Amino acid sequence: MSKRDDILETAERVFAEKGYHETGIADIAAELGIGHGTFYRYFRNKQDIASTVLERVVERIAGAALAEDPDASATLEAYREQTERILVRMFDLLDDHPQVMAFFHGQSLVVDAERLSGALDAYAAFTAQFLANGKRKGFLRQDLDVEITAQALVGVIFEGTRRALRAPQPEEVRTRWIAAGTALMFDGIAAA
Amino acid sequence: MSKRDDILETAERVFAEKGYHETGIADIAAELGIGHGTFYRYFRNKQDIASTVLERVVERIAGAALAEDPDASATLEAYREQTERILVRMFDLLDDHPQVMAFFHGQSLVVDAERLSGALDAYAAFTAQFLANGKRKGFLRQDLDVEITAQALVGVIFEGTRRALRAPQPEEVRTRWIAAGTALMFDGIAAA
Amino acid sequence: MSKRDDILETAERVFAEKGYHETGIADIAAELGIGHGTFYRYFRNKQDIASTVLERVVERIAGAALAEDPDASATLEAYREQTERILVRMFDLLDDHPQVMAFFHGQSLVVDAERLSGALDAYAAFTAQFLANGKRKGFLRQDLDVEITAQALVGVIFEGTRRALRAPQPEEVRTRWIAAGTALMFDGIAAA
Amino acid sequence: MSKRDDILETAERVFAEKGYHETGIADIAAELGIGHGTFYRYFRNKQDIASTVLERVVERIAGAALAEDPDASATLEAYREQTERILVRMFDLLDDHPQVMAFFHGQSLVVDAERLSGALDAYAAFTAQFLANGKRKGFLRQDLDVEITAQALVGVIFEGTRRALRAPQPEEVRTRWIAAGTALMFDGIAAA
DNA sequence: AATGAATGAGTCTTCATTCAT
DNA sequence: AATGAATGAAGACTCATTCAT
Repeated sequence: MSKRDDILETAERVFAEKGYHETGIADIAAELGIGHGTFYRYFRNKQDIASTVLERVVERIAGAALAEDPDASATLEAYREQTERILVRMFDLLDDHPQVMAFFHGQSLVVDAERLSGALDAYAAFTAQFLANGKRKGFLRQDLDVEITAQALVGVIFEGTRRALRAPQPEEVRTRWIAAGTALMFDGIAAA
Repeated sequence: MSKRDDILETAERVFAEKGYHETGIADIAAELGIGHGTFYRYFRNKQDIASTVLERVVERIAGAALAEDPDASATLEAYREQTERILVRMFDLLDDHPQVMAFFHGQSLVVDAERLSGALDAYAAFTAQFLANGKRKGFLRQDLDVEITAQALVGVIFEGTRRALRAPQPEEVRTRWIAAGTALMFDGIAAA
Repeated sequence: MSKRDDILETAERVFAEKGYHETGIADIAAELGIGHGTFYRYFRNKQDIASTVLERVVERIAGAALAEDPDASATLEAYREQTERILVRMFDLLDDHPQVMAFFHGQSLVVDAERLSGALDAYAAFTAQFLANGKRKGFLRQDLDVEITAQALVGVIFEGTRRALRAPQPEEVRTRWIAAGTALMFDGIAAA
Repeated sequence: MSKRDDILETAERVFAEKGYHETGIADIAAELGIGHGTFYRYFRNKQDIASTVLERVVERIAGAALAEDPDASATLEAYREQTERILVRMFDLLDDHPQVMAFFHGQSLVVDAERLSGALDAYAAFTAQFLANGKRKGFLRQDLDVEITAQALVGVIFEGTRRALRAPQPEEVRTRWIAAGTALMFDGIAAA
């Protein structure tokens, strides 16, 4: 792994733990055991590394969804399974690299609010493709407001991962969120 | 209006516009046309006023929901109407006091992440009372995970208000979110 | 007692307890239960009251010595008794008005170093009159450097009161200092 | 000389000249021609450097006495010579490094009253060793209150150096204080 | 390439003093 | 005479960034 990646990884973790403003370049350098002047050989400034970290984080999270093809499902059941796989990958990411989600939920707003907003837009746009596919193929409601509903679903996932991040027992949270989340998403809360 | 409230209101706006860290006490004082020493007659320090603003904001938002009684509805239709009223009030708040939501979405995390989390918990707990009522009275699904579903719904509203805040035409966003949001919430996305 | 004296007395105590720089005008006013604006009706500024307090303190301490007539003693024994009376009065002052000595030892240097120096000069000059009297009347050494010796004796008393001020058992300190101090002063430390 | 020592020396002088409270970190830095941020690379804060200066000063002064062995003298004459050597060294220190004594007399109380008190205790304890030696060997009075007398002698030296510091002609002060001080100390003021 | 000493802009906060009521 | 709200000068301290070695 390159030294640049070393620095990025450490920065991601320290930013996630202490917060962007509370973290000094010296903290990151000290953690790595390098001089803090060295830092500036790899990044223009503090904002630069934070943006780069944010970019990586946004992509990592996108990666959990991008493995699925928005046009693949032909039935409700298939889409439900796709949805569950995405959610599982999201919670796996949270288990394997908690600092990715911690940075996303805690620091992205501070580092670059526009970039966070753009990421949510992209996530929503991607989600919208699944909904459009379902609507086209007839297994989703024909009166669905694809765009807004996609945004709302992103909001659900955002809140779910945020809560899992804070939960003392993420395992239980994960199971219940996947169940309750898909139930809400597909069937709503109204009695049958 | 008391001078303390003057300062609070101005701080809320300036924090919302420039961000907590980017705002100096001097900025707030200058905006008010008062000496910055005066500020310290009314608030202990910068964190103090930011916490106070956050508290007000959290309560204002809660106020939009608290007008409804969680046990009032006896039918699905009644609850749907309650839900719509809450959403309308939420968007009204956004129109009338945009800086309240701007502060909430942009600064509350920075000012006091715990407090934000606590607010979302409280909003979810309140929402859960409605769901429990509906489950008890039979107009909501009996297998509903009340707690998690309430949290997910808070996520939906959070994201909806965030997007309305950024939208160039909030009016259209409002209408579509209310429609698509309640549709998702009550009936899900699956074709009937 | 006039309000001005009230303020002076309180200031003396608070300055002695917390220190000149650490004491705010507001502290003194709060202690008295008056508005701090009122303070400025009686004193020009903070330095003014501190100087006035210092003046009072310097005079109070002088008062402990001024009761004795420098020319009164005709014998060594008489002078020794005068000396003891002065020391006793000094320690009495310390018991009765500890804040007088506390201010003198702790704050006078900070408030007005020149004034402190002037006070020590005056105390030394007064002491010198006793020594000159004893030299003239033949019961003190003829080769006595009256001026310097007087200054040295003031140094002894200064240090003695300073230590009594800090002592947990001032009573014992007082007795031993009077005995050891007069012994040193009159007979020195050399074996007879 | 290290930069840290540079800063220490300059701070000692500036504190001595202007006083601790009246001296800003910026003053010290300006005097040295360095940025004031640099200061904080070498000292934690203003109190830190002042304490360090005080420590150095206290030790410098102790050094003037520590060259003598408290148990060395066997006769009154030998002790008188030891005493004179200590006094000479003390006045030499004053000539060579006037700011050491100026800081000690003018600022040590402000910087750390406890530390000053501790230093005087230590000086007195050291002096007491000489007196105990003389009492043991029989050339000092057997009824000597060693502890208190040592404290009183410290008071004499303290006042002597303070006056020399302020004297326009320190040379004359030095000679007269050594003569009059030792005369008082060894033989007292009473006629033989 | 690596370092870390040096820098100074920027910010919070205190508090003596004034003055309108 | 009394008050206390308002003021702003003053000062300690942090930290991102530069640059000589």
